Amino acid sequence: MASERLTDTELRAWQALMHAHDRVTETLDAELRAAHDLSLAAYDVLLRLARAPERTLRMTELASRVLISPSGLTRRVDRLAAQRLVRRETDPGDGRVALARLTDEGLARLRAAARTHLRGIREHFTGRLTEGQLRNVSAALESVAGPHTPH
Amino acid sequence: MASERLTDTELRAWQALMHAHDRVTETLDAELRAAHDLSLAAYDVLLRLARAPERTLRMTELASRVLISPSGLTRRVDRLAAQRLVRRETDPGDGRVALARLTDEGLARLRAAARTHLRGIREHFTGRLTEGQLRNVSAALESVAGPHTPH
DNA sequence: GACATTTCCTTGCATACGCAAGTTTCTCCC
DNA sequence: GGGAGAAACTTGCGTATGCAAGGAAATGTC
Repeated sequence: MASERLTDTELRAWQALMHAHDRVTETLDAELRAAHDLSLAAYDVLLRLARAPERTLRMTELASRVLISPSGLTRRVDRLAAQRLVRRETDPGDGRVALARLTDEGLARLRAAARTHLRGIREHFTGRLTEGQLRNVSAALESVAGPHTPH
Repeated sequence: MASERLTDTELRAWQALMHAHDRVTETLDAELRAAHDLSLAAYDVLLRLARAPERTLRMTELASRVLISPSGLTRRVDRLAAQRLVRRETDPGDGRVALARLTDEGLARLRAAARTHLRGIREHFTGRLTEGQLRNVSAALESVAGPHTPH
Protein backbone atom coordinates (compact mmCIF):
# COMPACT_ATOMS: atom_id res chain seq x y z
CA MET A 1 0.00 0.00 0.00
CA ALA A 2 1.58 3.27 -1.11
CA SER A 3 2.12 5.72 1.68
CA GLU A 4 1.08 8.86 -0.15
CA ARG A 5 -1.95 7.67 -1.97
CA LEU A 6 -5.28 6.55 -0.69
CA THR A 7 -6.75 3.42 -2.12
CA ASP A 8 -10.00 3.75 -3.90
CA THR A 9 -11.80 2.17 -1.00
CA GLU A 10 -10.28 4.61 1.43
CA LEU A 11 -11.18 7.58 -0.70
CA ARG A 12 -14.75 6.44 -1.16
CA ALA A 13 -15.22 5.92 2.56
CA TRP A 14 -13.79 9.31 3.37
CA GLN A 15 -15.93 11.17 0.88
CA ALA A 16 -19.00 9.22 1.86
CA LEU A 17 -18.51 10.16 5.52
CA MET A 18 -18.21 13.83 4.72
CA HIS A 19 -21.06 13.88 2.29
CA ALA A 20 -23.48 11.84 4.36
CA HIS A 21 -22.84 13.84 7.47
CA ASP A 22 -23.34 17.18 5.75
CA ARG A 23 -26.46 16.09 4.00
CA VAL A 24 -28.13 14.57 7.03
CA THR A 25 -27.31 17.29 9.53
CA GLU A 26 -28.34 20.01 7.14
CA THR A 27 -31.68 18.36 6.49
CA LEU A 28 -32.41 17.62 10.12
CA ASP A 29 -31.42 21.10 11.19
CA ALA A 30 -33.71 22.64 8.60
CA GLU A 31 -36.61 20.41 9.64
CA LEU A 32 -36.22 21.26 13.31
CA ARG A 33 -36.05 24.96 12.58
CA ALA A 34 -39.08 24.89 10.35
CA ALA A 35 -41.27 22.82 12.64
CA HIS A 36 -40.09 23.91 16.09
CA ASP A 37 -37.83 26.92 15.71
CA LEU A 38 -34.96 24.98 17.26
CA SER A 39 -31.53 24.47 15.79
CA LEU A 40 -29.98 21.02 15.90
CA ALA A 41 -27.38 22.49 18.24
CA ALA A 42 -30.06 23.73 20.62
CA TYR A 43 -31.85 20.40 20.47
CA ASP A 44 -28.66 18.63 21.40
CA VAL A 45 -28.24 20.76 24.52
CA LEU A 46 -31.82 20.19 25.64
CA LEU A 47 -31.47 16.47 25.08
CA ARG A 48 -28.33 16.10 27.19
CA LEU A 49 -29.94 18.03 30.01
CA ALA A 50 -33.10 15.95 29.83
CA ARG A 51 -31.04 12.80 30.26
CA ALA A 52 -29.03 14.11 33.20
CA PRO A 53 -30.03 13.66 36.83
CA GLU A 54 -32.05 16.66 38.02
CA ARG A 55 -32.07 17.68 34.37
CA THR A 56 -28.98 19.64 35.31
CA LEU A 57 -25.33 19.65 34.21
CA ARG A 58 -22.25 21.73 34.80
CA MET A 59 -21.22 23.85 31.86
CA THR A 60 -17.94 22.04 31.40
CA GLU A 61 -19.56 18.64 31.33
CA LEU A 62 -22.29 19.80 29.00
CA ALA A 63 -19.75 21.35 26.63
CA SER A 64 -17.84 18.12 26.32
CA ARG A 65 -21.01 16.16 25.63
CA VAL A 66 -22.23 18.44 22.88
CA LEU A 67 -18.76 18.77 21.39
CA ILE A 68 -18.39 22.52 21.56
CA SER A 69 -15.91 24.90 23.15
CA PRO A 70 -16.64 26.36 26.59
CA SER A 71 -17.13 29.84 25.19
CA GLY A 72 -19.42 28.51 22.52
CA LEU A 73 -21.51 26.79 25.13
CA THR A 74 -21.79 29.92 27.27
CA ARG A 75 -23.49 31.70 24.41
CA ARG A 76 -25.57 28.77 23.29
CA VAL A 77 -26.97 28.35 26.78
CA ASP A 78 -27.51 32.10 27.02
CA ARG A 79 -29.74 31.95 23.98
CA LEU A 80 -31.71 29.04 25.41
CA ALA A 81 -32.04 30.82 28.74
CA ALA A 82 -33.42 33.87 26.96
CA GLN A 83 -36.15 31.62 25.63
CA ARG A 84 -36.78 30.17 29.11
CA LEU A 85 -35.91 26.69 27.91
CA VAL A 86 -32.97 26.47 30.29
CA ARG A 87 -32.27 28.17 33.59
CA ARG A 88 -28.80 29.06 34.84
CA GLU A 89 -27.80 28.44 38.42
CA THR A 90 -24.66 28.50 40.48
CA ASP A 91 -23.54 25.37 42.22
CA PRO A 92 -24.22 25.84 45.93
CA GLY A 93 -21.18 23.80 46.86
CA ASP A 94 -18.70 25.43 44.49
CA GLY A 95 -19.13 29.02 43.45
CA ARG A 96 -17.08 28.58 40.32
CA VAL A 97 -19.27 26.09 38.57
CA ALA A 98 -22.28 27.23 36.63
CA LEU A 99 -25.15 24.83 36.19
CA ALA A 100 -27.63 24.64 33.36
CA ARG A 101 -31.02 23.19 34.23
CA LEU A 102 -33.71 22.22 31.77
CA THR A 103 -36.99 23.99 32.58
CA ASP A 104 -40.42 22.40 32.28
CA GLU A 105 -40.99 24.52 29.24
CA GLY A 106 -37.70 23.30 27.79
CA LEU A 107 -38.66 19.72 28.38
CA ALA A 108 -42.01 20.22 26.69
CA ARG A 109 -40.31 21.86 23.72
CA LEU A 110 -37.81 19.03 23.50
CA ARG A 111 -40.55 16.40 23.56
CA ALA A 112 -42.48 18.11 20.84
CA ALA A 113 -39.38 18.45 18.70
CA ALA A 114 -38.36 14.86 19.34
CA ARG A 115 -41.19 13.55 17.21
CA THR A 116 -39.99 15.51 14.23
CA HIS A 117 -36.37 14.75 14.87
CA LEU A 118 -36.62 11.02 15.41
CA ARG A 119 -38.77 10.66 12.35
CA GLY A 120 -36.18 12.69 10.47
CA ILE A 121 -33.26 10.57 11.60
CA ARG A 122 -35.08 7.52 10.42
CA GLU A 123 -36.22 9.04 7.18
CA HIS A 124 -32.87 10.47 6.18
CA PHE A 125 -30.42 8.12 7.78
CA THR A 126 -31.16 4.91 9.59
CA GLY A 127 -34.20 4.04 7.51
CA ARG A 128 -32.05 3.83 4.43
CA LEU A 129 -29.88 1.13 5.95
CA THR A 130 -30.43 -2.45 6.89
CA GLU A 131 -30.06 -3.65 10.44
CA GLY A 132 -26.74 -5.21 9.49
CA GLN A 133 -25.46 -2.04 7.91
CA LEU A 134 -26.37 -0.10 11.03
CA ARG A 135 -24.34 -2.45 13.13
CA ASN A 136 -21.40 -2.29 10.78
CA VAL A 137 -21.48 1.47 10.62
CA SER A 138 -21.78 1.79 14.39
CA ALA A 139 -18.90 -0.53 15.08
CA ALA A 140 -16.69 1.08 12.47
CA LEU A 141 -17.38 4.69 13.37
CA GLU A 142 -17.17 4.05 17.07
CA SER A 143 -13.68 2.74 16.64
CA VAL A 144 -12.88 5.94 14.77
CA ALA A 145 -14.29 8.26 17.41
CA GLY A 146 -13.03 6.22 20.28
CA PRO A 147 -15.57 4.23 22.26
CA HIS A 148 -18.65 6.32 22.71
CA THR A 149 -19.19 7.75 26.16
CA PRO A 150 -22.57 6.46 27.23
CA HIS A 151 -24.59 9.62 27.70
CA MET B 1 -40.60 -1.10 15.55
CA ALA B 2 -42.08 1.81 17.50
CA SER B 3 -42.57 4.91 15.44
CA GLU B 4 -41.42 7.42 17.99
CA ARG B 5 -38.47 5.67 19.42
CA LEU B 6 -35.18 4.78 17.85
CA THR B 7 -33.87 1.31 18.42
CA ASP B 8 -30.62 1.01 20.19
CA THR B 9 -28.88 0.18 16.96
CA GLU B 10 -30.26 3.25 15.27
CA LEU B 11 -29.23 5.50 18.10
CA ARG B 12 -25.73 4.10 18.21
CA ALA B 13 -25.25 4.55 14.50
CA TRP B 14 -26.53 8.11 14.60
CA GLN B 15 -24.32 9.14 17.48
CA ALA B 16 -21.33 7.38 16.00
CA LEU B 17 -21.75 9.25 12.74
CA MET B 18 -21.88 12.62 14.45
CA HIS B 19 -19.06 11.90 16.79
CA ALA B 20 -16.72 10.35 14.25
CA HIS B 21 -17.25 13.13 11.77
CA ASP B 22 -16.59 15.88 14.29
CA ARG B 23 -13.56 14.20 15.69
CA VAL B 24 -11.93 13.46 12.37
CA THR B 25 -12.62 16.77 10.67
CA GLU B 26 -11.48 18.72 13.68
CA THR B 27 -8.22 16.80 13.86
CA LEU B 28 -7.50 17.01 10.15
CA ASP B 29 -8.31 20.69 10.05
CA ALA B 30 -5.97 21.37 12.94
CA GLU B 31 -3.18 19.36 11.34
CA LEU B 32 -3.50 21.18 8.03
CA ARG B 33 -3.51 24.56 9.71
CA ALA B 34 -0.52 23.74 11.82
CA ALA B 35 1.60 22.26 9.06
CA HIS B 36 0.51 24.28 6.04
CA ASP B 37 -1.62 27.17 7.20
CA LEU B 38 -4.55 25.86 5.21
CA SER B 39 -8.04 25.13 6.51
CA LEU B 40 -9.73 21.93 5.50
CA ALA B 41 -12.24 24.07 3.65
CA ALA B 42 -9.49 25.78 1.67
CA TYR B 43 -7.86 22.44 0.92
CA ASP B 44 -11.12 21.15 -0.44
CA VAL B 45 -11.41 24.05 -2.87
CA LEU B 46 -7.85 23.63 -4.10
CA LEU B 47 -8.41 19.92 -4.56
CA ARG B 48 -11.53 20.29 -6.67
CA LEU B 49 -9.81 22.81 -8.87
CA ALA B 50 -6.77 20.60 -9.27
CA ARG B 51 -8.98 17.81 -10.52
CA ALA B 52 -10.89 19.95 -12.97
CA PRO B 53 -9.90 20.44 -16.61
CA GLU B 54 -7.70 23.54 -16.99
CA ARG B 55 -7.67 23.53 -13.16
CA THR B 56 -10.64 25.83 -13.54
CA LEU B 57 -14.28 25.74 -12.48
CA ARG B 58 -17.26 28.07 -12.48
CA MET B 59 -18.19 29.36 -9.07
CA THR B 60 -21.56 27.67 -9.09
CA GLU B 61 -20.14 24.31 -9.95
CA LEU B 62 -17.37 24.65 -7.40
CA ALA B 63 -19.85 25.64 -4.71
CA SER B 64 -21.92 22.54 -5.25
CA ARG B 65 -18.85 20.32 -5.14
CA VAL B 66 -17.56 21.70 -1.88
CA LEU B 67 -21.03 21.81 -0.34
CA ILE B 68 -21.21 25.48 0.47
CA SER B 69 -23.55 28.33 -0.44
CA PRO B 70 -22.70 30.61 -3.36
CA SER B 71 -22.04 33.57 -1.09
CA GLY B 72 -19.87 31.46 1.16
CA LEU B 73 -17.82 30.39 -1.82
CA THR B 74 -17.36 33.95 -3.04
CA ARG B 75 -15.59 34.80 0.18
CA ARG B 76 -13.69 31.58 0.48
CA VAL B 77 -12.28 32.03 -2.99
CA ASP B 78 -11.55 35.69 -2.23
CA ARG B 79 -9.36 34.60 0.65
CA LEU B 80 -7.54 32.09 -1.51
CA ALA B 81 -7.09 34.68 -4.25
CA ALA B 82 -5.58 37.07 -1.71
CA GLN B 83 -2.96 34.42 -1.05
CA ARG B 84 -2.38 33.93 -4.80
CA LEU B 85 -3.43 30.29 -4.57
CA VAL B 86 -6.35 30.87 -6.90
CA ARG B 87 -6.95 33.39 -9.65
CA ARG B 88 -10.34 34.79 -10.56
CA GLU B 89 -11.33 35.20 -14.18
CA THR B 90 -14.44 35.99 -16.14
CA ASP B 91 -15.72 33.49 -18.64
CA PRO B 92 -14.94 34.89 -22.09
CA GLY B 93 -18.11 33.39 -23.50
CA ASP B 94 -20.51 34.47 -20.76
CA GLY B 95 -19.89 37.61 -18.80
CA ARG B 96 -22.00 36.44 -15.89
CA VAL B 97 -19.96 33.46 -14.93
CA ALA B 98 -16.92 33.85 -12.75
CA LEU B 99 -14.19 31.27 -12.98
CA ALA B 100 -11.76 30.19 -10.33
CA ARG B 101 -8.44 28.87 -11.56
CA LEU B 102 -5.81 27.13 -9.48
CA THR B 103 -2.46 28.89 -9.79
CA ASP B 104 0.88 27.09 -9.95
CA GLU B 105 1.54 28.31 -6.47
CA GLY B 106 -1.83 26.92 -5.39
CA LEU B 107 -1.03 23.57 -6.90
CA ALA B 108 2.31 23.45 -5.16
CA ARG B 109 0.69 24.32 -1.87
CA LEU B 110 -1.95 21.66 -2.39
CA ARG B 111 0.64 19.01 -3.17
CA ALA B 112 2.65 19.84 -0.11
CA ALA B 113 -0.45 19.76 2.07
CA ALA B 114 -1.65 16.52 0.51
CA ARG B 115 1.12 14.57 2.20
CA THR B 116 -0.01 15.72 5.59
CA HIS B 117 -3.64 15.31 4.80
CA LEU B 118 -3.56 11.86 3.30
CA ARG B 119 -1.45 10.60 6.14
CA GLY B 120 -3.97 12.18 8.51
CA ILE B 121 -6.97 10.56 6.86
CA ARG B 122 -5.30 7.24 7.20
CA GLU B 123 -4.12 7.79 10.72
CA HIS B 124 -7.40 9.07 12.08
CA PHE B 125 -9.94 7.32 9.95
CA THR B 126 -9.33 4.68 7.33
CA GLY B 127 -6.37 3.16 9.09
CA ARG B 128 -8.53 2.24 12.04
CA LEU B 129 -10.82 0.16 9.87
CA THR B 130 -10.44 -3.08 8.01
CA GLU B 131 -10.84 -3.28 4.28
CA GLY B 132 -14.24 -4.88 4.82
CA GLN B 133 -15.37 -2.17 7.17
CA LEU B 134 -14.34 0.46 4.68
CA ARG B 135 -16.48 -1.15 2.04
CA ASN B 136 -19.43 -1.47 4.37
CA VAL B 137 -19.16 2.11 5.52
CA SER B 138 -18.82 3.38 1.97
CA ALA B 139 -21.81 1.48 0.71
CA ALA B 140 -23.96 2.45 3.66
CA LEU B 141 -23.09 6.12 3.74
CA GLU B 142 -23.31 6.47 0.00
CA SER B 143 -26.86 5.28 0.09
CA VAL B 144 -27.51 7.91 2.74
CA ALA B 145 -25.98 10.75 0.79
CA GLY B 146 -27.34 9.63 -2.51
CA PRO B 147 -24.89 8.12 -4.95
CA HIS B 148 -21.73 10.10 -4.86
CA THR B 149 -21.15 12.41 -7.79
CA PRO B 150 -17.84 11.35 -9.28
CA HIS B 151 -15.68 14.43 -8.92
C1' DG C 1 -3.88 32.43 57.35
C1' DA C 2 -2.32 34.96 53.40
C1' DC C 3 -0.21 34.27 48.51
C1' DA C 4 0.40 31.63 44.61
C1' DT C 5 -1.85 28.42 41.71
C1' DT C 6 -5.50 26.04 39.59
C1' DT C 7 -10.21 25.54 38.03
C1' DC C 8 -14.28 27.10 35.84
C1' DC C 9 -16.53 30.14 33.39
C1' DT C 10 -17.30 34.51 30.59
C1' DT C 11 -16.05 38.34 27.40
C1' DG C 12 -13.36 40.81 23.47
C1' DC C 13 -12.15 40.08 19.16
C1' DA C 14 -11.69 37.88 14.77
C1' DT C 15 -13.43 34.49 11.46
C1' DA C 16 -16.65 31.95 8.61
C1' DC C 17 -21.02 31.22 7.05
C1' DG C 18 -26.15 31.68 5.07
C1' DC C 19 -30.08 34.31 3.45
C1' DA C 20 -32.09 37.95 1.09
C1' DA C 21 -31.52 41.77 -1.82
C1' DG C 22 -28.91 43.96 -5.43
C1' DT C 23 -26.14 44.18 -9.93
C1' DT C 24 -24.70 42.74 -14.25
C1' DT C 25 -25.13 39.98 -18.23
C1' DC C 26 -27.76 36.80 -21.18
C1' DT C 27 -31.83 34.90 -23.36
C1' DC C 28 -36.39 34.85 -25.10
C1' DC C 29 -40.04 36.22 -27.69
C1' DC C 30 -43.02 39.13 -30.05
C1' DG D 1 -34.29 44.79 -31.60
C1' DG D 2 -36.02 46.02 -27.28
C1' DG D 3 -38.10 45.00 -23.01
C1' DA D 4 -39.31 41.18 -19.66
C1' DG D 5 -37.41 37.72 -17.23
C1' DA D 6 -33.82 34.46 -15.88
C1' DA D 7 -29.09 33.28 -14.51
C1' DA D 8 -24.77 33.96 -12.06
C1' DC D 9 -22.55 36.02 -9.02
C1' DT D 10 -21.62 39.56 -5.01
C1' DT D 11 -22.64 42.40 -0.95
C1' DG D 12 -25.15 43.79 3.55
C1' DC D 13 -26.43 42.03 7.58
C1' DG D 14 -27.21 38.86 11.20
C1' DT D 15 -25.65 34.64 13.53
C1' DA D 16 -22.64 31.13 15.47
C1' DT D 17 -18.24 29.80 16.66
C1' DG D 18 -13.13 29.49 18.63
C1' DC D 19 -9.05 31.39 20.86
C1' DA D 20 -6.87 34.14 24.08
C1' DA D 21 -7.27 37.00 27.94
C1' DG D 22 -9.69 38.11 32.12
C1' DG D 23 -12.21 37.54 36.61
C1' DA D 24 -13.93 35.03 40.48
C1' DA D 25 -13.87 31.20 43.49
C1' DA D 26 -11.50 27.19 45.48
C1' DT D 27 -7.19 24.73 46.77
C1' DG D 28 -2.71 24.01 48.17
C1' DT D 29 1.58 25.63 50.64
C1' DC D 30 4.61 27.36 53.80
